[in-house]
Amino acid sequence: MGQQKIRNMEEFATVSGISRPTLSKYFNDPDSVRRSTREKIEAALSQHDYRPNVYAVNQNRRKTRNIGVVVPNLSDPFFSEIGREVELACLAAGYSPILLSSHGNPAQERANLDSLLALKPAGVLLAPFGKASDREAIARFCRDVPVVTFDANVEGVCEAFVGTDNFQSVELIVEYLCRSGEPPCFFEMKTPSNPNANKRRQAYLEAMERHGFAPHIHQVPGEGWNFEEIGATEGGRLISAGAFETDTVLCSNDRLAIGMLSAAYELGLRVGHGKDCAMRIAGQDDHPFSRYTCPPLTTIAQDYGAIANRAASTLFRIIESETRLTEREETLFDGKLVMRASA
Amino acid sequence: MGQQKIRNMEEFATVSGISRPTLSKYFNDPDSVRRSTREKIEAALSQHDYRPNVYAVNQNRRKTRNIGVVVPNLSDPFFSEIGREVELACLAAGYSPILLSSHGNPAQERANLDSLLALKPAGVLLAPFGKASDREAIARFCRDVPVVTFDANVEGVCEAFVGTDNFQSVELIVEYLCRSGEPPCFFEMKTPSNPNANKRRQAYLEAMERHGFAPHIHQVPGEGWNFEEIGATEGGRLISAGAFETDTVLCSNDRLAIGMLSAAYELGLRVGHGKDCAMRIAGQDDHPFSRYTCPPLTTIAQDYGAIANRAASTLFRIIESETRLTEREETLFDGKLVMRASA
DNA sequence: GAAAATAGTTATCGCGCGTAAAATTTAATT
DNA sequence: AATTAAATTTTACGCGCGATAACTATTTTC
Repeated sequence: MGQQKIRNMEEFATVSGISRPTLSKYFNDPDSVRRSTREKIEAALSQHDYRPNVYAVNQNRRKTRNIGVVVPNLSDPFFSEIGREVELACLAAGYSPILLSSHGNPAQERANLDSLLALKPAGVLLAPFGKASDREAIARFCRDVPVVTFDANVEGVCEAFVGTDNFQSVELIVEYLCRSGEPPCFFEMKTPSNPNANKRRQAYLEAMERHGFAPHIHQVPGEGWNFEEIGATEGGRLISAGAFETDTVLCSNDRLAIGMLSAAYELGLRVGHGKDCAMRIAGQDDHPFSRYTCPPLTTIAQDYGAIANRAASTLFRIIESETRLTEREETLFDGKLVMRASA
Repeated sequence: MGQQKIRNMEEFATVSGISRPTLSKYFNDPDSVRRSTREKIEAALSQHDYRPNVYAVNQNRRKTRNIGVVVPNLSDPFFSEIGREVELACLAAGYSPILLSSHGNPAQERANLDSLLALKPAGVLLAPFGKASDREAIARFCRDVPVVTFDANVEGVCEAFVGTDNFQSVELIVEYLCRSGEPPCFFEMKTPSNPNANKRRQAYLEAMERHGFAPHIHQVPGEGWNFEEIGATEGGRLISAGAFETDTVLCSNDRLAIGMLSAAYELGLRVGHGKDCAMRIAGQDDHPFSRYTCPPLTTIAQDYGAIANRAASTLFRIIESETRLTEREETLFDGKLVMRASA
């Protein structure tokens, strides 16, 4: 290995016999130097382990190779999963992802964008809160940095948006539920900050009308991100009160459904589509744990991988073309029906 | 607001009427300048929004105020939760946390430490894989950067370790299970990479002996991080086969227990401590979802907050004292018994 | 109110690298 | 072998800030 530590590119130029500007070119793009030179450099590199100083490199460069990844809440497995996919996509493309969670706090989202700005990221992949987000702050941020939003849309803001087609996916599960039993009631929180929730409600209304059934929406109070708790407490209350007009409940998302399932269990109700079952519960998102609920949760799967990869590749395209998109792109992937035992 | 953008500290010195070296002092420690000048600076700051260039600042400084936070897998809610606590502790102390997940891949852990090294972090909070970790790489890393490990210990390596006292916590739940019904069998994966798993097994053996019961350990095959799947498949197989010597199973962690609960449900077995129940299942960790399993999971709660805060504060102490610890510290917090319906 | 202590200023260097221009070498083409 | 294009080397400057020394101005102390 290296005899003495290499302190900077100058020294590495000496030991490798390559001039510093050429080395600089190499580190910015190994393919930009002649093959024989590259091999010489890499040979020296394996001998002396030297790496350019990250800070010095980024100091002058206008754009770094950092990609900010901002999600509203890493404690939600949905976001940790999609965050993971996004990170891996960045790494695979040779970028350095910087993962920031807003810890369920919209103010933190602003702070995250703010601190990202200082890092001069090449681009940002943002899963915004939605309504709770500071729309102005995001729009301002987007003027400086190319941003692709995913999961939740902020209408008209940022280069592109990638998400799931709620109208398609809700239709899918409503159709299934209507066909296989009683038409579903809809269960959600009263003041959902996530725009998907509003789309899903709207999609539910339209789908029910299309199938000729009366819609029934139940909105429960509750703040914060403790969806399971709300699903259990408020969902359980509605079940006990016999508030649901039919024996089938479609929850606005899986976490509410997980809570409601646990409440139904507590109440001694058998959930599922069997003849001995008292009710059916369905969710949306295909949360990582939905497979292991009791009974396993019937739900709509979002294509995590597709969303993450499309969002990332769209951003890379913008970055590498060095031009903003002429037109804002919106890509919606179809959800897939995941039939399990709960409905 | 600012008329024209401030490009550097020099320009900000001009508009604020404070000399650049003084500004430099201020940004490194606002309390190091006289109160009156601080107020002048902050007044100018509110007018012109300027921030020192992160890269230029960190270029020369030997130590930055970055803290690396490395966890084995953010998709595991346990780590996303404790990662969150750690991040917040760093922010509160004025450090910049950089969260890196190793995505369940020990090689990525090495890569993460490697890329952290380039960022000259003031310190690192590391939740290592344990046996699967590259011990040598970690030890080498620890020579350059102060590291506090948490959750999983790497014997003798790094400045300090903070975790849960497995012997105390296992004794707690074994005692409870023995007292309240049949003594527990122990369920785990055959080749657990996490050192806690080994400690827990050992602690189970000792606890059972102490209480005068014969221990029964069931190790099942399975790779990777899909613990629920393994718990469901292999746990279900053992249940069906009547392999467990008693009606009570203590799982090595909650995620295995969650899987086993779902398998028991599939088999139509009622789990819990009621007279009409066929078996009891208990876990360890108090996973965020354990409260919502069916039935809710009896488990041992780790004190996430305490572990995260102690790990962080220990690291800050080392960083701020600018001296390595004379002696390696190991702090173990007690687990707490969380009695729910499953056992 | 003068001396002593503290804080701020000016001037200057260095950090490690990006980058541009000109000079030179190397490789590819005819 | 001569011509040309491409790659590399030399040389030189700049980025934005940390750090220090030598002064000067402001506060504190008694």
